Amino acid sequence: MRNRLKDVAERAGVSVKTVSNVVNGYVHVRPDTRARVEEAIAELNYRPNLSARHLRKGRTGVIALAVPELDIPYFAELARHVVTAAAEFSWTVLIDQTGGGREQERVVASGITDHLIDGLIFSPLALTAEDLTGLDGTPMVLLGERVDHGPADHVVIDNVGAAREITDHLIRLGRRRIAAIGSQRTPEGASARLRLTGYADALRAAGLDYDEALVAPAPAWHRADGAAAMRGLLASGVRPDAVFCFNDTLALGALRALHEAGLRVPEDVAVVGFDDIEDGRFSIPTLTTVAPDKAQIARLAVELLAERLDGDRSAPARELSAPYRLELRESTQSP
Amino acid sequence: MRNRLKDVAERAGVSVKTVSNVVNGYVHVRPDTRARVEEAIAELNYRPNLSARHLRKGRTGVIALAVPELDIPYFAELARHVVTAAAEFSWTVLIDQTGGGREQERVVASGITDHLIDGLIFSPLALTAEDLTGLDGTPMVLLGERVDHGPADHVVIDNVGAAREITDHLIRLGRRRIAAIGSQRTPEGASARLRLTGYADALRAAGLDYDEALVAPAPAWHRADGAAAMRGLLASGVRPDAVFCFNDTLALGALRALHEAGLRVPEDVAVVGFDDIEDGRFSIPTLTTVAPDKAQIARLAVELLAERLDGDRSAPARELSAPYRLELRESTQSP
DNA sequence: AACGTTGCCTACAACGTTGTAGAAACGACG
DNA sequence: CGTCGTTTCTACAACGTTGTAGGCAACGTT
Repeated sequence: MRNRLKDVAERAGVSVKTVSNVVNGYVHVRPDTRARVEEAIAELNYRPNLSARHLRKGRTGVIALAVPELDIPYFAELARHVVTAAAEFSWTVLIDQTGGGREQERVVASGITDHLIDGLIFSPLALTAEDLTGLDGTPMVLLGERVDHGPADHVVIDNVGAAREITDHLIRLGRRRIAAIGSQRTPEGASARLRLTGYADALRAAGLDYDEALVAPAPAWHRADGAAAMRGLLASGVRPDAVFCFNDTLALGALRALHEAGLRVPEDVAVVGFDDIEDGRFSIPTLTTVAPDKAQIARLAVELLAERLDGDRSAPARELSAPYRLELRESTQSP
Repeated sequence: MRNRLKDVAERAGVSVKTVSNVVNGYVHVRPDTRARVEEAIAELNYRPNLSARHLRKGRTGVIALAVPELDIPYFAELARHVVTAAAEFSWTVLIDQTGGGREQERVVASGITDHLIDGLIFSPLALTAEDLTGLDGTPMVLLGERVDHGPADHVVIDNVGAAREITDHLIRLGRRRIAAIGSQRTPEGASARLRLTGYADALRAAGLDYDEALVAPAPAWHRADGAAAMRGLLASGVRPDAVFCFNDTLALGALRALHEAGLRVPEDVAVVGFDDIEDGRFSIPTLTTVAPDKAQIARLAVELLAERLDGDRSAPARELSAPYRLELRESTQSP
């Protein structure tokens, strides 16, 4: 059985409130009293009951991070950074896996986690702005592009700009038939649309045609989808000399398909991705990619949440942008 | 402001307890009363306060999963399975990242999560059995090898047997100079020791010498460590014709180093790993590996925890074993 | 008609904590 | 010595929920 303030108080011969004062670092406690209490705490291995504390104070010290899937490396890496950033505020992070479906995401947003958490950092795929209106509940920070001008604080990166830059990098390497893998027409595909826009922008700026046949959709952004899309492109007879994959896992799948088709990367086909996941630094060949500053994204999200928790909860939503850079590796340059 | 039972009760014109009864599905409520209450709940968007419920009932419906690092794919995949298995019991899973250090793990085990969680599934690296003795607190299920006969329920796989089998697979392919990457002398290296034992067993059974020069240590089991260890082996002049890496990320690093050295896999050197992470199905070449049944590990862990929560908390600790199989891919067979 | 049973509902207390209010002891000061 | 302010500590109530005990009707049985 767990010990309570009451047990500690009895052992130390003081009132419950005095023990509470010691636990909470209240200054006006005589040194010898404090020592006696601390001794009793240690002997009984007392731990405060967070539920009771929360009930009384209205804060749990727990925030949630909701992501579509944990075994997508990008989200796992992001989760690590969020946990690190939250540690600065002594927050525990509850990680929630939504699966990415609209209904599940709505459940999370509308507070399945109920009164257990103080705030939510949410990376939605399918959620729309209207799903979020009228949510009185927990303060929320959104990551990613989906809910563009929704009612919540928001951390983004410049998807269009980043896609344009990396496409332009391929163009400056002399590539002319640049394919794109990962387009999506579904409402979930907000990031896909933005990256496709950047891709098209870069082509246009360079005077290259936008060729529908070079743009391959991918239902999800897993390795298998990337491989399938690449095989499809090759089978269709288009002969790209470069491929912009809308994320790194797609690119790793594409590398695989190119390898199976006997094409060399980057000699025959240059490949670039997006996200800078760990795998891309060790793949064969290593992967040129857009590297969003994940640590910064996490830090901004946590700080926005902290401000919202301490400050005015009805202040207008803010949108912050995190930086990125291009990470040039073997898949676009000969070793 | 959030609504409470009291607000719903006033709106529906009933007592607080009746609303509670409706929320909890108590049968003896007149249909029209129930309808009125449900209407009020919907109108006010009422959500129960889990902290208060916990305080009263002693259960939160939240369990924690503590793993060393989330961006190690094995743990991310495991986390997904645990979340899925826990959903069967309507449990929320709080995922905790320990970092793998002994002190941090001790903090987690001794209840940093305090009274917020009902139970803990814990995959420790550095923790010893004695760190766990005398923990009165939360029920716990351990994953992995570290705390062999500790005081807590335990889910394992047969590391020695699996290592022996996959080493034997290399031997049956005709390989004779089989290196091992990932040995560790630190206390954290329990899995490493077991896998090394299986490796040595297989060599002995086949009448091959155990050559210390073929065994490369790796401080951690990341891709970079695998690459460094492989480079070290090659530089030392030993010429292995196969490598058993103690996990898949090490193996992916080793593939990378072999590629850089101009050696072909599997023609010159066969490579096998351990864990069956998603990456190994798309790497070039794809990776032969030991595939532990992660879904089963997660299910067993969750079920053990459920039994412990509902049953006798002082019953003797149980140890369950999860199955594995060999996944044969390109890194040991020509395409 | 009297009685027990069942269905439906309510009042109260308690879970462990902390904010508020205030009591008691003490020292400083006029 | 009385007054005042400070330090140190305590009693009480409240956070939102649910288990327990019990009351009142309506019903069926003798």
